[in-house]
Amino acid sequence: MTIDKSLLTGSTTMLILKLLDETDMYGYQMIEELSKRSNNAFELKAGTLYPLLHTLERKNMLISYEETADNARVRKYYSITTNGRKHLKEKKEGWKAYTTAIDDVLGGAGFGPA
Amino acid sequence: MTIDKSLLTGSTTMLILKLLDETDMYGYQMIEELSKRSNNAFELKAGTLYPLLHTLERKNMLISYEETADNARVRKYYSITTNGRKHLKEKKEGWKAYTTAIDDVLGGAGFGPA
DNA sequence: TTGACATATATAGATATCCTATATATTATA
DNA sequence: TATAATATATAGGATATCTATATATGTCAA
Repeated sequence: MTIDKSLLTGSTTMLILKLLDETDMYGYQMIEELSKRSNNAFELKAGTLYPLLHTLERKNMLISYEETADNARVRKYYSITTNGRKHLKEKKEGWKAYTTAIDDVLGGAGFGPA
Repeated sequence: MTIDKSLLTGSTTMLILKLLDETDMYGYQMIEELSKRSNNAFELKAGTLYPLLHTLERKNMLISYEETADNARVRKYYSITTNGRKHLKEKKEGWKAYTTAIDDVLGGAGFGPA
């Protein structure tokens, strides 16, 4: 991550599920897409992503299948499940509650005077 | 924390520094104030707070002094240093960048359709 | 007056998240 | 033909926060 990593935790799962809520993707693609959409703020590491994908699959939030690309390279695609969508919804609600609470402490939407 | 704890990390330091940016406080008071300001979203545990305060003091972001209350109970007050204020400013900027990046991925300020 | 609960601080050990480092293999480019 | 980019994977370590536990005082009700 480019962003101060001590400000995170747990949101990676939400972001991955959000991407897959739109379309099936393979791991490497998720890393690039996250980086692109966040203007390079998120530079998710492969060593973070792959174990996370395995965990989410084990928890039945994702399923995977292999597909061969034009260049004969085999890619492992992930697809979100109903259970995964439910979890995403909960995570988004949690995220909203969390940012609201932080902003309440910091003193309003604009964070008050800098 | 009442909020899904896997959505946090590192923000505790920012919140503590923010409280102390306003006035000197003792540990137990911070726990109560954080809970109050966030509508009970943050219920910081003593086991989280005290070691964190010791760490921040060691890093010269805070200094502490003891004071005896009316009821003869001794409290340990913390005061933010110039270094601490500088760190708070950086944390706030980091938090802003982080939430912006998340919202970019989630699809806009309102998170798009629920 | 004693027991329970709130106040107040502290440390040890467990858990979860994310990182770096490393490994493997293919494809594209210089 | 060497190097970088693509693509997935695991091991081991760092860090943040938690639970559990310990200690001690103040307050209030039975």
